[in-house]
Amino acid sequence: MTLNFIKPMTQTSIKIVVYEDNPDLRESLSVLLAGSIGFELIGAFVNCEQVAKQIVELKPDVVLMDIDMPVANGLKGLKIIKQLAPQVNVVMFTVFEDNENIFEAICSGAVGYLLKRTPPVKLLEAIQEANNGGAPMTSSIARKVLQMLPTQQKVTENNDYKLTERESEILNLLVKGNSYKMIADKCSISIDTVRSHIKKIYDKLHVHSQTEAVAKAIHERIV
Amino acid sequence: MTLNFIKPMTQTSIKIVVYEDNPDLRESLSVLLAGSIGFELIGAFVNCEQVAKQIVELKPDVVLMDIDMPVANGLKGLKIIKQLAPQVNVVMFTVFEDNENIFEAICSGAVGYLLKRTPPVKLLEAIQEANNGGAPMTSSIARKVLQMLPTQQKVTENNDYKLTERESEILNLLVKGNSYKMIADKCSISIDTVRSHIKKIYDKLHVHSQTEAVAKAIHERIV
DNA sequence: AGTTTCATCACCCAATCATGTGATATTACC
DNA sequence: GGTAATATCACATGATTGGGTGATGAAACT
Repeated sequence: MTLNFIKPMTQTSIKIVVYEDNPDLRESLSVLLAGSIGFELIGAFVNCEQVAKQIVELKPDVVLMDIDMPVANGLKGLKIIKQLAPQVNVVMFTVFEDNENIFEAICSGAVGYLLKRTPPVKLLEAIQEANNGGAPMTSSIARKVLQMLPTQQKVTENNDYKLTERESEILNLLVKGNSYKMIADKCSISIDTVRSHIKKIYDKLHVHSQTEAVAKAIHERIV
Repeated sequence: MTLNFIKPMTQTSIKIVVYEDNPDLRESLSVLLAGSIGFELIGAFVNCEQVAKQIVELKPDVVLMDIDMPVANGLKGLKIIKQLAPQVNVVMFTVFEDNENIFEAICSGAVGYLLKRTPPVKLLEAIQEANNGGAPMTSSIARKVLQMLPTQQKVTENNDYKLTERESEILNLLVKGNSYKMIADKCSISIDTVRSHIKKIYDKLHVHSQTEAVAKAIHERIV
């Protein structure tokens, strides 16, 4: 990645919009992007107040989004963007490294999450990656994202109800919305046998109704 | 990251075990790690047959794990490692880039996922990151991981059932395992009213039983 | 003033579910 | 050979649920 201050307008430039309340940082980003081949800064704003209008008009490829901004913050802006133009790749650019913000940003559709101490070269790389369908983030951020996923450990932990194979099978069918009769059909057993199995499942799960069993099964990933 | 062929034994070296069936690649990795300060290759094996014994004896900090190996593959090995020694950081090192393998590896507790075409320098960086609590992966892998998370889009999309406030409240109580009678009590309304609300909920959700409603509610909505 | 939406309640009937108390056959293990 | 776990089935009883039909009042919007 080379910085180049003679910037030709190419058709393949990545069009970028920046949301950042700090004037110095905003200026730095402008200079960086203006001076880099393949990048085109088409807008830079202090907050997300006008985000809807701006995104629709400017049609950026990538948005670099600060989180902590006065009036209308970056998470709010992100959500609006993903509603109006879900194809836009939004990269969060912030000092926050807490699970809360990361989780909300990722769940709201951000594709990348960078910290402000990211060096300029890495920042340009990240924008390119975001534009190419990647999800740029540091490995410490990635670790936090992984912790949001269901892990094998959790699964093992919760499979401790020691359901038999048949019982698991029937619980699965139950979760999928099958009635006793449908389960009996699918398993080729009598409805009384289904009953019998389900009674044992309730015992093992310490529940007393289909609803509770289904909720527990889904929440604890027994299914 | 510099390669250094005069390798002093420092106490802070990252202890690494490699599982890789290709002899050439295994040799390359050995040379790379042997020649790099801060890295100590303490074992290299062709498959995961003896993984349990090896991990317990060698106590590595980081494991570099191929997936496609004869007899005992890397995903199997990963699971055994995470059971016996969950503190070990396992980085998958493979040619596979499909969702299936990535998903299984991440859910089984792998902290990193690298492709075999990763350049040596990046590989060493990744091992360090894994050792320092990071989750090294390329941004394209990261994007795939993100897709495994529930997104705001999905939530918005599915909130489209337009339940009224009361209906949402009752659905929530249903999901928590309450019977009609219990809901009636908690909401201080008659059981017939509960019925009435639930009937409307079923209509809107296109389901015909508590079980289905609960499963649907949990899988794609509020709860 | 009329219409729509929402929350509330009532009654009926058939289907389904929860629970209890059995029994039988198979497999596996000591 | 005896025991335990599993899977199968039966019968009975009462509670709960699902669907239909309809009514009332309040709020909101036209």
